[in-house]
Amino acid sequence: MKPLLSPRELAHAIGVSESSIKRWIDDGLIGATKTAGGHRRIAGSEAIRFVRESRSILVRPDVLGLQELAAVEKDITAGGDDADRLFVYLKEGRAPEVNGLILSLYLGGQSVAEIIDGPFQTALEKAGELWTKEESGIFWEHRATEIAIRAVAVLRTLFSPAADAVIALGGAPTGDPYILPSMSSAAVLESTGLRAENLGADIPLDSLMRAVETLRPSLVWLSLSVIGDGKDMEQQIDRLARQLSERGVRLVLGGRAVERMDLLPRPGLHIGESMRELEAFAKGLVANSVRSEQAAFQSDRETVNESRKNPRERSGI
Amino acid sequence: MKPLLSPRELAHAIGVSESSIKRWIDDGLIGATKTAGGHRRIAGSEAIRFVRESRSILVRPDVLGLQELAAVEKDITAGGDDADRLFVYLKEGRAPEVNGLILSLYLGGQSVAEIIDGPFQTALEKAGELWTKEESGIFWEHRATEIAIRAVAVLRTLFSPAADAVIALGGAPTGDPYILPSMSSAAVLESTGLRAENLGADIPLDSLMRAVETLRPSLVWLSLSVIGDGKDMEQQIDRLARQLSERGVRLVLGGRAVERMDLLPRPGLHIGESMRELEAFAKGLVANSVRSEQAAFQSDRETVNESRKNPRERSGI
DNA sequence: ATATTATTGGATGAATTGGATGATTTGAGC
DNA sequence: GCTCAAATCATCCAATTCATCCAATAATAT
Repeated sequence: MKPLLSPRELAHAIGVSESSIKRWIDDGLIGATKTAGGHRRIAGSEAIRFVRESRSILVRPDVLGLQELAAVEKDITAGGDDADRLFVYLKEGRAPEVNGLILSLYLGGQSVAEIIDGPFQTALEKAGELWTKEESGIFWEHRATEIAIRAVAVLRTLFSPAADAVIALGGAPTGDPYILPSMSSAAVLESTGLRAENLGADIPLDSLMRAVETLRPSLVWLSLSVIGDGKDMEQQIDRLARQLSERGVRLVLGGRAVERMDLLPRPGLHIGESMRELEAFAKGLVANSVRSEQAAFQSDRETVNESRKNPRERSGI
Repeated sequence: MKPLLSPRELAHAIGVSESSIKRWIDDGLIGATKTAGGHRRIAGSEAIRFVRESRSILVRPDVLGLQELAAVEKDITAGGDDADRLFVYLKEGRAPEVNGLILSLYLGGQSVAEIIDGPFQTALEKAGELWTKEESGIFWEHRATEIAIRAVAVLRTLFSPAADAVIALGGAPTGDPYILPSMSSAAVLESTGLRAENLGADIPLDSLMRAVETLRPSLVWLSLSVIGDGKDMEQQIDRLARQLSERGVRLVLGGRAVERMDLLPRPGLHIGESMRELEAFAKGLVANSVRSEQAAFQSDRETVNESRKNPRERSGI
């Protein structure tokens, strides 16, 4: 818990305006001190007292860093870092707080990619590290992952792509059971205005290719967390890259398994180190597609043929 | 969904006067808090609950921040079965409409279990049937599943279990990669007031057992969609059932693979054919735990020991 | 059918809320 | 120490909500 809160922080936490908090402080309803320069500062304990007595609803518990007022002490240990707090929430299975924190980070101006690359990744990694040491690690990790999946799903409801949005399509290939990275990618892509079609985990690459034929995306992403038979998967991905390249569709590979792979460079193939890169790539794609908007009025087939001739010409990177 | 509503907002949303909302709040029909200045504020989830239980019609869903609902309302005039419409939405990858339809069914008074047993199941089955006939079936199914997962995650945000709620714990065992059934079970359980800890898919049963030791649930569910080596899994489940039975913890098995299994009957073991049954079981459990509230004031250890002696005595079924 | 009771929603003046403004303070980086 | 963007200040004001009363309508009893 923060030792001192500004009027704005308390206002956000209980869903009222900053003005009201200030007035209440001035009316003596909330105890507060003033800095030398006259800024109001509310002590954490006073904030808790006020929330309790006014029976306010904690709209964003994360701002105060507490949910159950009885368990205040426990939360003091949560510290100040977003990643730390997220980690604690995930570890303790506190889904509402996870949702609240993610949402407030986004509303606070961070991009989805930044949140996932930053606190999200850090918290989940930290969790993984800690739990590999414990016998019962698996179940903590499973629960944390489940809560994280739900948080991403909720975050994604904030975005509704336009009807004519650029389409992105992706998933995790056969043998890779991890849902979260692909879902995160979809969230990042939709946050940039694309329409993301996520096929989830364990999707055979030929099924993915069929989906490409049907949905005609401009971008395909592949999340690679674990790969079974390395060589075989490399060949499969290379074939996919070739097929997509022929159609002028960009392919972005990402995930922790991608470093260990040895792939041939291909036009339109991009290897992303982070969600931020994926975001940048997508933004470039959108900008480009706006510029070549007139070309898009041609029929699908023509567009495919055209980009086939010059697959690099339309790349935003 | 907006986190906090004023009386006027809720009044506009359901097409009644502001005065009525205020009176209903004062009469205790709608839960609300007051600001320091005495203005009434209604929590979003409470508004949903009231709309549902009072059978009000949402004239302006968008006022509550439920824009998805507005989109679906338009389609309602198009007619057709709920399951049909859900199927079309899933097939066409229209995630917001899926969310909206699920929410409108819930607001219309159906329970989470009814929705999942009904339209949800039907639509997904129909999708499965259709797509097994097509070559490219897999990708349709993957996309539909992903959208369904997100819808359940969003639906689940409506429920926030009390701090002293009865705990349920579950997942899908090793070899079963299906996330959705277990997540659906969690949603059903939380809709009845329990706190559901979902460990997701592919969880080793000994990890699940470790989680039982830590989280001390009153109920464990197991979603069985596919089972690898049947005999081995039966033995594992039987062992789990025995261990849980010894601790007085009820075990509920569900999922389409459960019919094909041959399990020994055990005290505290229940095989559920549907989400409705799971819901009924959970309700029984809650009712029972309220009745034996005084016993709950004993220490954890004592309670465990007590129920160990008479594992059936506390069963609500 | 008439009387009685309950529910609804509009109207009122007073109080509360929250957004906007330009000036001031804070805190982080250099 | 200096600079600068972000946060906060005090103040003002329009919009909203408050509590209360009352008329109109709906439901129920006689």
